[in-house]
Amino acid sequence: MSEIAITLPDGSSRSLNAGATGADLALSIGAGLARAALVIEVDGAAADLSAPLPDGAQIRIITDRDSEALEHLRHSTAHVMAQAVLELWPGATFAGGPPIEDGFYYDFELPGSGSFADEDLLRIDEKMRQIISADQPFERFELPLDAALQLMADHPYKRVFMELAAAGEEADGEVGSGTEISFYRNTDEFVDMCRGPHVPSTGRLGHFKLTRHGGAYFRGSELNPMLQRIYAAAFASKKDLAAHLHRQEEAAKRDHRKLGVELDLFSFPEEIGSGLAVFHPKGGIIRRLMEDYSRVRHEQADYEFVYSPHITKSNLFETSGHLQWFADGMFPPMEIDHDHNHADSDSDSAVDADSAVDTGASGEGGLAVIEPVQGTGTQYYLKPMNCPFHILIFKSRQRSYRELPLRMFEFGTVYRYEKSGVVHGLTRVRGMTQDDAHIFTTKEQMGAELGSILTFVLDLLRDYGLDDFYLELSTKPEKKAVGTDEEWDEATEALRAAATAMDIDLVMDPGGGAFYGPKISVQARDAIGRTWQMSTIQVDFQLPQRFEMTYIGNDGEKHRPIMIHRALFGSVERFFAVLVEHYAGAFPAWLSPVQAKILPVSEAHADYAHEVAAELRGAGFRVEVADADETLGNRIRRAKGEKLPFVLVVGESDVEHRTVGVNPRGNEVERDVPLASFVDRLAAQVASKK
RNA sequence: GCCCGAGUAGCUCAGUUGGCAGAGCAGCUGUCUUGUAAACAGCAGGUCGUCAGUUCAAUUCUGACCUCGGGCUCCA
Repeated sequence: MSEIAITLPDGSSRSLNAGATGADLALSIGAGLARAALVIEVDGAAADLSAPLPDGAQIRIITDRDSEALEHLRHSTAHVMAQAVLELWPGATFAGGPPIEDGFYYDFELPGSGSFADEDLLRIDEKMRQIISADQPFERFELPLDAALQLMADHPYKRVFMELAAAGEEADGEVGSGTEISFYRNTDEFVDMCRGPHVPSTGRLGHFKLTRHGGAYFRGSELNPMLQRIYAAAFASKKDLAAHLHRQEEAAKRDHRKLGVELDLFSFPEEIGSGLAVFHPKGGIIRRLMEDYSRVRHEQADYEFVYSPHITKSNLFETSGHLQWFADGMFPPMEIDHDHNHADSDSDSAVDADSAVDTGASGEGGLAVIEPVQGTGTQYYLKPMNCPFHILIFKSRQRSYRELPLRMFEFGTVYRYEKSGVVHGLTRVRGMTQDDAHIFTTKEQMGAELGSILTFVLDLLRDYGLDDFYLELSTKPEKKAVGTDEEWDEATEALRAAATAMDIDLVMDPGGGAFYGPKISVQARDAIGRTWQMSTIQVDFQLPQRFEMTYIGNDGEKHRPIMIHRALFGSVERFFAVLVEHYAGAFPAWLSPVQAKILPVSEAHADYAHEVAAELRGAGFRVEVADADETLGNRIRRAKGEKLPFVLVVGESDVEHRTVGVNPRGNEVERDVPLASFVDRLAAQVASKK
């Protein structure tokens, strides 16, 4: 029998009998390794342990200690879930089931367009554990396309994947790239089409939890049927799974919607409408501080402040292209009926105005009914974006190259008609305020301006406590886009150059740009590692053309400016939500609605408590006093629940020595702190923005 | 918009197989006057999301709508 030679990662080589598999190799190294081995890498490509090893290959054995193993454990567990569901629901079919971050999902179609109930997850879990106990092997086999299609005769979605792959199209990773279609057989009853590899047998799995279920369009398109998806978390060990579930619980505690109620920051009264928030006084303080500081920084960065109305005639959004490209995202128009009075009466308008007042005041049935007149009025729209208004400010007079870059800033409130299923707390609303700016530059200035904007953005975000970023570059959308490829390329390259100069990770988002131009978005990681899309910076050649914007260059000729759109917070509402979750409601002193709460030990110390409060207020701090009509312990508990930076307790000795007892958030209690030194300390903390 | 689920007091949640709705916390009033995370007593608080339908009777059953939650799509 001939032999083959393989090389291991440490550079050593081994000889094995021809036809030897990864499992044989692992066993030849050690029984422990053989037990731990899950899959192998053959020349860098993952493969089954049961696959015969090619001569001369570089082999790496993957165990559950290797990070790559997780993907395979999750993928294999997904197969077990599919087997369980298909056994429990005869007649069900399945589509795709990939590993994802923290786990996996699988899409199913249940007989009779059924869907999963919460309790079903328990049944499926139980069945999965039976399959795992049975330690079924994952046996790979391959078939030519026509035989494969026949094998999956009852599973139309699998056939779609095969046909896509056969046509050379993207098949969502469900089918391998070879000419043969690969399958894995667990039992005679259960075979799943899969590119593999898989762990050797189901017995190697088990640290998973089915977490959620919901609808999901086949291949992510709303034109396709809706399938039923089950999500699960899966890890290599019980400990890792428990840690993940714990992290989820901790994240849930930070949910800004929950903290918004608990800390009395904002609400969404049903009477107003979905996705429309009101900010309560405490939330209002935070929001005002966020905005105030932003204004100061923008002023320093040479932005000019402008204001614009919330509604406009439709012409403006026709010119801008919004009605052509963005109408789905806009509230329907209001019809303002200019012609009504004329239709009613041919007399002159002065008489009309008088008679209208008379009718309203004296009519027996109340106000006169105004009949709608079709098609003769003017349509007004709530604005979904601020850009056209700023353009009109630019165009209000002739502009010189000496004025550029011209930076216009506005906290501009916009309204977008978000689909009913997507509204979500403050992160996805229908009315929001953008910290919006539009910068008009010459082509030559654009690159430098983009660089300074990015620096400005990152600096400002750091002041709000976010300091872990990456950048995303979104390019031309395939369907909805205006402008030539050349313009898009030029704008995209300018953004790319600015981004790469930042020394921060840059990831591509192909086709993710707005209809009028490419964008860079700044993604920030919060205190528990979640990423949020914050700022966006977009280059726009289109709107200056559509609005025929010009400036006079130093050559005396008219030139077209370039426009840069940017928002740092994204929206004030979303940024507010991110800060709530980032700080878990425990805002740093500079943003905290109440920086210190003063608790007199008893009524005898009330005067001094109010004196302390007055002094702190005089020093510019936000404080409250909790009078002694409850026990001190209870007042402390309640104050702590408000997540304030400081609780101050003042009693007999404090009155005597003009001191305070300081109970700082997250630290030990300190007694007999001189009031003056506490003032300095709080001032320093506020100034540091920590 | 689509698939699922849920709406009971300010908050968190019980409950009614159709017969006048309950707790804890919060609120109010009183007593207590407190040195670092829950003093005591009393009072008040709900068209049981909205509107229809079935019924002698609907918070409970049916339907539509509204709002919220999870998922898809979309997005600042």
